[in-house]
Amino acid sequence: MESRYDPEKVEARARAFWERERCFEVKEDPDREKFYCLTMFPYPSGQLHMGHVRVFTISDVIARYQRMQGKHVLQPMGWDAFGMPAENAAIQRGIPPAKWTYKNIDYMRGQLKRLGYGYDWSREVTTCRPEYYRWEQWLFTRLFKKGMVYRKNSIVNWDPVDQTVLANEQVIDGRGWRSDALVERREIPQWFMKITAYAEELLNNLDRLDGWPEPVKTMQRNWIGRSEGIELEFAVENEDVPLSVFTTRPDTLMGVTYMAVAAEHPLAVKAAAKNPKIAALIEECKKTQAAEAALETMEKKGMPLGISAIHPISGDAVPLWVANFVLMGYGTGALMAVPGHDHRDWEFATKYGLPITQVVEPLDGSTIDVQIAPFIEYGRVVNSGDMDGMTYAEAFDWIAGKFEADGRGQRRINYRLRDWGVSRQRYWGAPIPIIYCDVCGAVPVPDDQLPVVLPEDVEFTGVGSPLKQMPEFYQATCPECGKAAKRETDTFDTFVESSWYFARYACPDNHAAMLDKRESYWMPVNQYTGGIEHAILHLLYARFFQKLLRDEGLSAADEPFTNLLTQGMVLKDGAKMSKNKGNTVDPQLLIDRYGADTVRLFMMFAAPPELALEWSDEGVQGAFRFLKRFWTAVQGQMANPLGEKVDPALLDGPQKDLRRKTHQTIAKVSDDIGRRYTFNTAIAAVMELLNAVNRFDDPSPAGRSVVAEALDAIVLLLSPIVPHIAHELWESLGHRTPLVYERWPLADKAAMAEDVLEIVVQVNGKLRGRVLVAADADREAIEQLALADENVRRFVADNTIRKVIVLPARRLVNIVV
RNA sequence: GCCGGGAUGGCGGAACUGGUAGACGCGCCGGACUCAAAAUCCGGUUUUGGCAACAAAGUGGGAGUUCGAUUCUCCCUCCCGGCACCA
Repeated sequence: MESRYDPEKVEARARAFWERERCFEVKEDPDREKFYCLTMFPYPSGQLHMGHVRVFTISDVIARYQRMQGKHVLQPMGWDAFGMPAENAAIQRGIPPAKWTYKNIDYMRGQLKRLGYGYDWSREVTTCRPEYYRWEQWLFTRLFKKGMVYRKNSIVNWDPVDQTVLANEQVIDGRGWRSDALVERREIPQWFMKITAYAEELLNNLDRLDGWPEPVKTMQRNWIGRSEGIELEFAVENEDVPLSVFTTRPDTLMGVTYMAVAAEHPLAVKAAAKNPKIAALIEECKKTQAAEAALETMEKKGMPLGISAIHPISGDAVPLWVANFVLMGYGTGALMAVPGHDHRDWEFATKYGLPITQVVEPLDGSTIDVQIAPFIEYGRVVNSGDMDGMTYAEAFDWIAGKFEADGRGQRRINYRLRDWGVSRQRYWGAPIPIIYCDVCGAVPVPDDQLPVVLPEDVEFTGVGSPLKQMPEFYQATCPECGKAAKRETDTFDTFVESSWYFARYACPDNHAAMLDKRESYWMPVNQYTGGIEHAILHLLYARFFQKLLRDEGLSAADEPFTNLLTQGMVLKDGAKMSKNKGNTVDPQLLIDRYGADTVRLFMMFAAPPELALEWSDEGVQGAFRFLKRFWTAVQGQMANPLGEKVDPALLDGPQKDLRRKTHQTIAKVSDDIGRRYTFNTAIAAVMELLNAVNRFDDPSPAGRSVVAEALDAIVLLLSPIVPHIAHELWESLGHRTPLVYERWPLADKAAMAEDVLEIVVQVNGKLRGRVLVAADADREAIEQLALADENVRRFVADNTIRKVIVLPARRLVNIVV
């Protein structure tokens, strides 16, 4: 062992050992308790960034800790390899997306190995490989036959200059990022998966996901957005077909003063034919982006259509408007507006001078004026004839009963969740396995013709998908009638690949089936770790896919991820690090300079996992310095002959103190890593212990024995975080068993016990003194000692003591005067 | 706009169940070692007053509950993430 800490050499030796021993390659072992530790696989963007290092280190720490708990740990790694950046690189540098992607994967795999993560590389999965995506194509064709997928028109961002569909990210201030042209909404046919069929289960199961963070579950609940309401029909003047609307507030039905329909609604289109002004507004509505955030923040605009609906109870004429915030894709594409009791309706009514009436009053009897602000809460119905005096629930039932009786409406459960559009008009993705035949329509590609392989050797220009220019790709024969037919050139949303990769890690080498019985050994994932930015989309799609796999008989698990840890973003200059923003920090420079352990240590020390971490280069040095001190401390111990085994009966005061600190630290770090996932406080506790060891100067055999025990503990406790240096130092401390096969240390309760406690004394909640008491002192004795403290007496003075709160467990006394 | 989260010394953060605010680290200041520098080691470091003991103030802003609030409740400000085609 070198006298100087040389991370380059230390880390190379540890890596060589793990590789030689194949420490992290695991096979199914029914006799052992499995622990599937997974982190969201990366997009191979070129090089690792700090966000990757953070999340992978968190996961590796948990995996190594669980391994030391005796679990049979699987930690795989792979590549979410389809996506837009590869196309962008192709446009900018003329490299085919496949070539660029594979090159990136090779480089990043090297970086991951250099960081010492304990992955089972034999299970590596790459989603752009046909042997991977063929199984999602296969599943898609099965779902097609089941009716779980369907095709319908939906809206995309259309760049009229580049003649291409843009991602929301590629639309900047309403314009195409390359052409600068105003983006338009365009309707095109696309494939959808029926996630709404599972809305109820996706919602209800959240209650059983005890290992998930509450905020993530809340976000998913709100996203699914279950609401109970009534679908009502309003007759329209001179129209045969009534206008159907969904409302969750039937109690406000008598407060409807206008109705609004989407620009694409048939009634609006009809009115536009006669009125050029309406036609112009509808045209304008199309010149907006598809993103919801853009729709919600844009100025609310509308125009009367010149026709009226008939109020189903009063029979009054209700004017019909077209409005840009009503979307054809949501519900019925029409809504009843109650400006007195809805925020958006109120703003629209105020802007256009539409009447606002009050039909609900507060339950507490207070007066409100709906002309000044809408009253949105539930209350008591007023100004509504037969419904007057009813509560929300009573009015709901009354309306539902009335309308169901005469067939003009019914109770309905509505979801905000929409079906998942999986079609992308892009090249670099998995081909959607469908063939269009003029006679037979859309036909799924038969099993024996799968996979539909994406040609990798293409020229990519950025104008449309190259697949559309490749007859050798799109020319096909209809599997049903054998006539010439055309293959689908759209590819899957990349969220499809990331919705089932976790199951495929169990059996990545199976070329005959999507999943096999090994899946049932490893799934579900015990611990899933990833960025909070995936709280909704990826995690909801993955949960949905798990249910599809289950219902196909491919898996027994209802939910894919038992425990979830969402790590905060690594920010630079206050924003998410991303290639687009050009604010990435390359971890490679730090690894080259300080080694992987320093980078891992710093990342875990800088902040708790759930918080956003603002990157700063300072502090990495401190982590390096600590490891050097750690190295030197173990060396100092080796300069002494190994101490004898600790005999607790023979220890003096300071020796007992150090030993107590050792065991308190073991207890704290076990809790911090095993339960709280606060690696930063675990590291701080170990730093304190090392500081205590370095201050401790006692060359006696007993003294050396407690130091040896402390150093053993430090090496074991830090080993999940800094595995390379720990591997080497463990050997240096004279242990024959390599550290990777060691168990996690146990805290000795007896060694942790204290015989004297320091009690804090407050007067009126302010700290005024501290007293030392025996650990077994009773409340009376503690109170007397507290009252006797000089500074405490000064503050109590002549005042009458009204109350004394004695909390021995909290080590606190509060005297109230 | 809607949903979720965050704000504590010069900086990253700690305080886990309502009970000592600032652990640990960075930075900075002083000292040791050195011809000198780097590295390393020792000491100090919330602000204000004080030689000190100690006192006062202090956890984004405002109110409230409590013997006691960084922690709970209400209102507000700013920042971050998501909003269905970034992954």
